[in-house]
Amino acid sequence: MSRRFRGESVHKVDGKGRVSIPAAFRRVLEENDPDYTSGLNPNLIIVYGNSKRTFLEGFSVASINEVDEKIAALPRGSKSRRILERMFSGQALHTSIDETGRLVLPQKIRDKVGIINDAIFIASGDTFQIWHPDTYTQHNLEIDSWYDQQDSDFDPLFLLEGEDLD
Amino acid sequence: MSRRFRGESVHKVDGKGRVSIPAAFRRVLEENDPDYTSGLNPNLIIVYGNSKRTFLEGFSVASINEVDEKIAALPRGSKSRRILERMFSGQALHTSIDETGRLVLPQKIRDKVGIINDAIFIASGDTFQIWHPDTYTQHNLEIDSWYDQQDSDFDPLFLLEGEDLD
DNA sequence: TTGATTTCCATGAATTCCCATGGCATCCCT
DNA sequence: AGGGATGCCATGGGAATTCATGGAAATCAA
Repeated sequence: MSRRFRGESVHKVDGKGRVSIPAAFRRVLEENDPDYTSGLNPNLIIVYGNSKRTFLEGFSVASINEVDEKIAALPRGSKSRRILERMFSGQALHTSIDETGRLVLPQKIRDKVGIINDAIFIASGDTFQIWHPDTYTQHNLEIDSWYDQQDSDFDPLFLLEGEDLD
Repeated sequence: MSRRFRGESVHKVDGKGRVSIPAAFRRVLEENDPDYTSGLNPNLIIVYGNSKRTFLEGFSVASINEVDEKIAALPRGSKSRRILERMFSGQALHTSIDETGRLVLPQKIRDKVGIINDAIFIASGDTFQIWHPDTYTQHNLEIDSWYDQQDSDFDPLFLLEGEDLD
């Protein structure tokens, strides 16, 4: 199938921090976990990052391996490497999906991004994000206002062509 | 599972120097200790290093073996080799986890890095670090202030692409 | 013997495991 | 086309374990 997640959906978070992962995402996680075999529970990594991050980012095993390798290729002791190691080793959680398709988000992590009763999962290339629904709405407003500044016929695919935006 | 540690957490250190090792780290230590079998206590190596080091570094058996081999490959009598041997042979402690999941940090070692009542464990690739919580916070100020200078939606993964900072 | 180190036991809180249910969507049979 | 039957999906509840931590007893070392 694919390495990419696709779609978005909202799920309940119960008192123990259990949340269903969108079924479609599970398929992607299964296919990208080298240790996965039918009947087993696929692994995934949740990166929560520093205090400024307002969402969680979910990685398949294959995707995080790629990141880890790139980090390991950076010079030891370099600032970039230290920043990345702190985030992807320290501020992250290795976990797995249980037999009912759920993931457990520890209290500490839920608090960090303000997730209480619901969480919204959004695909984002080969990772996905988990937000508190309201925070996500808020965040989208900001992006919308950016669109408002573009010509009405602006085509986002234009971004594929050029240099990055400021 | 994996050879890499993931996550960070704070634990109490009692008067005898006993500290719980994060359960997730124990799994990694177990899997990377060739002598380990269920019911047994996994081994690990704590490197405390010279007087300038402000933290302890924990190695699984597999990881320390790798380091040892690399050191052994250096020319005998070379300065690099002597320095490394001193650090990884002399200034290190081979120990194991007890049945309740704890490690004992001798007084001498606790004093060295200023650990008193609490210790924070931070994953860092295939090793983990143990710091006095305040020292760790202090150490991260630089990174934190760096984040403050970035846009609020800055994604550290961007660092994987480009040139180094500073 | 005295201080230090190991062992062994104890406990509340957190986490995992196991079982259960209602809602949809799909498949299939007649 | 109707109507089960089947199966996955999202969610809930309680029991069983594991964790983190504390203290006492036993063993060691000097």
